[in-house]
Amino acid sequence: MSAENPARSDAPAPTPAPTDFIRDLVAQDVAAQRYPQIVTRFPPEPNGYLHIGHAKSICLNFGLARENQGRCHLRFDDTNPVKEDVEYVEAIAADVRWLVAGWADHCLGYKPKGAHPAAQTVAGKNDFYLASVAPSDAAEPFFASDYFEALYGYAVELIKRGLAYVCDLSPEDTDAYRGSPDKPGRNSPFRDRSVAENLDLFARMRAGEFPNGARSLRAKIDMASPNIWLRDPLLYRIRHVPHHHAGDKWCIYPLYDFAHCLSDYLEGITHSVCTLEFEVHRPLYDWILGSLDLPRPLPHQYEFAKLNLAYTLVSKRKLLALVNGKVVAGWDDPRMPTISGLRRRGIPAPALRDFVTGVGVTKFDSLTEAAVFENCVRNHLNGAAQRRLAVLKPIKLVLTNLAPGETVACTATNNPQDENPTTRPLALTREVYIEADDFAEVPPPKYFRLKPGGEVRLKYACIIKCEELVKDAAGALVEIRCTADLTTRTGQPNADRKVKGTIHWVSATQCVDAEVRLYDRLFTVPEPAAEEDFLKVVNPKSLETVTAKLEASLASAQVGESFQFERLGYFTPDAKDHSAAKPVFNRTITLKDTWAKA
RNA sequence: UGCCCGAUGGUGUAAUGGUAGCACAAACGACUCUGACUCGUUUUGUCUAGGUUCGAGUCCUAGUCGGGCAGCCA
Repeated sequence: MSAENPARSDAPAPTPAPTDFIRDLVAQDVAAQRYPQIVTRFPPEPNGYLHIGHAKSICLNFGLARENQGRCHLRFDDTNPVKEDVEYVEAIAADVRWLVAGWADHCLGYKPKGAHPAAQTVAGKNDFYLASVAPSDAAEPFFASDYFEALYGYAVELIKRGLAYVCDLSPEDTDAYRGSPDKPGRNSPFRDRSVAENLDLFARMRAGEFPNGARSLRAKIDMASPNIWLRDPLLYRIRHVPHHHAGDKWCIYPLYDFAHCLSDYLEGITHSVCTLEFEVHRPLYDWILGSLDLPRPLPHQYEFAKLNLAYTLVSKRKLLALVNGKVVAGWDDPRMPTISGLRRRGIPAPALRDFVTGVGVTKFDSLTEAAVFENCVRNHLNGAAQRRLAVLKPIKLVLTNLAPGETVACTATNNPQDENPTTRPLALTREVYIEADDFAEVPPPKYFRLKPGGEVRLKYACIIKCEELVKDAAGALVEIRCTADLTTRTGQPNADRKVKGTIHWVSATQCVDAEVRLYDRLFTVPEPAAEEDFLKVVNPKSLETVTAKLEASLASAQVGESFQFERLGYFTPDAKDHSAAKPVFNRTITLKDTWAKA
């Protein structure tokens, strides 16, 4: 934010600590002193960028940690190397840190660079544990792939206990044997191999003796279970590919269900919070941990409903399609619901946090109106953003009673929301630009703005009267000629004269040109995800680019600052394309416009 | 047609057997050198049917509707 900004209210109102069924459960565990410290985790797979739905999960997990003096680990659930990339791990880490900055960074758990779980003895039993550290140059996020060796050991232990076996069924046959939701599956013919044979085969899987898909390691549970995830789920598959983090050490990779619960355990996670679709996986989560005779308290899984926001998509797969299809300019296109897109658009992190915690945490599959999000954004920006004058669609207006070169000094308020608002000088000149929308030759009913023979106030300057219109040969309006009543300026005798309309303006001789990108919602329907083809409901007018006239002081705008262009909306310099020589602004959001609605 | 989960105004959520509240949205009004902000007023709700209870949004039973689960994805 600008250094010239005085202290101002960044947050509108202190929101009370949220409550929900998960926080209630955690509170009970705290009261019963079941854990020495509450430890949660945010575990994205690095196969795409984070979006607003992830923001909800981040704020829940970090919120749980900060409200209970606990920690929240950032962990990459990177068990499927074919879909993942370091580009994503870096982007995700940056997004998380941006979102929690100034709010929960003190809870963010990283681990020493390169660290792996260390062997220890607890209650006479062998154990592995990896403690968190604060983020620093010597630290990095957690990676499930750092646990491959430990996970392999746990798999061997399961085999020794007769609870896992190597299966030679092909992927197709495995599928056929699994049955269907209403029909039980059949036991694999390889289900009863001896422990010794399983141990030998599993070691040879790791050694790379078999091709992809030839064998798998499976948990031995119950092929007739009504819960499909208990029908001897796969624990390991063979994949002869290198891993973006683990390198080329492995050709077998654990699956989510096996890796996740144990990763939680290894890090000392107490509450493993995920979305509803994993509800049916919870018995498996508990089965794996319960089958290994682990000495420390076990983590537990809790599920909540993911965020659905009207007119937006929260699906990495579909968002990736928008990027690949060049529908948008990239993952951080300001129209994208990605965290990086929202940031580039100018959404303040506290506003995003307010929104995602405000919608609450339940198990109800809801669709939140876009207005709720917009309200949070405007709330924060209203207090934080300096006011400036800018004209998006300019039309020239000449003040005929001012001499060319004459300047009339005016004073503009930077933010009327401040307790002690600061001001800046503004110069009124003979030629100015006003918004084309602020003049109507044939005004509609209840039109407060400028019209032939009408009067209007130029904000921070004086009242003007429209005397004459100048048109070109084709009849198009090229110039509006007015007279200025300088006695209506602040401090002048007629300063208090009222007119119905006040409009913004920019001096034609003291202004800068800028590219301004006007964003609208990306989709034309409230539920693009419900569409047979979501690409068909992309809003063709989601981006309009104009060349605007900005007041001169905006020439020094910095990336990261937000401004309210008065009567228009909130704008921020584009993080990628803006420069002092060639200013580029993004419109974050418009002001509420009750007139336009009528 | 198997299993799991859910249902409170237009939307999201609170009420943990005891006055159905909050926010957003909407409508109207006040204020206004931003048709913004702010302030005031108003409208709208416990899925259905039974049961337990002095008392049920909350507990029980059945139904209805909605969501999830059959990747060697997460």
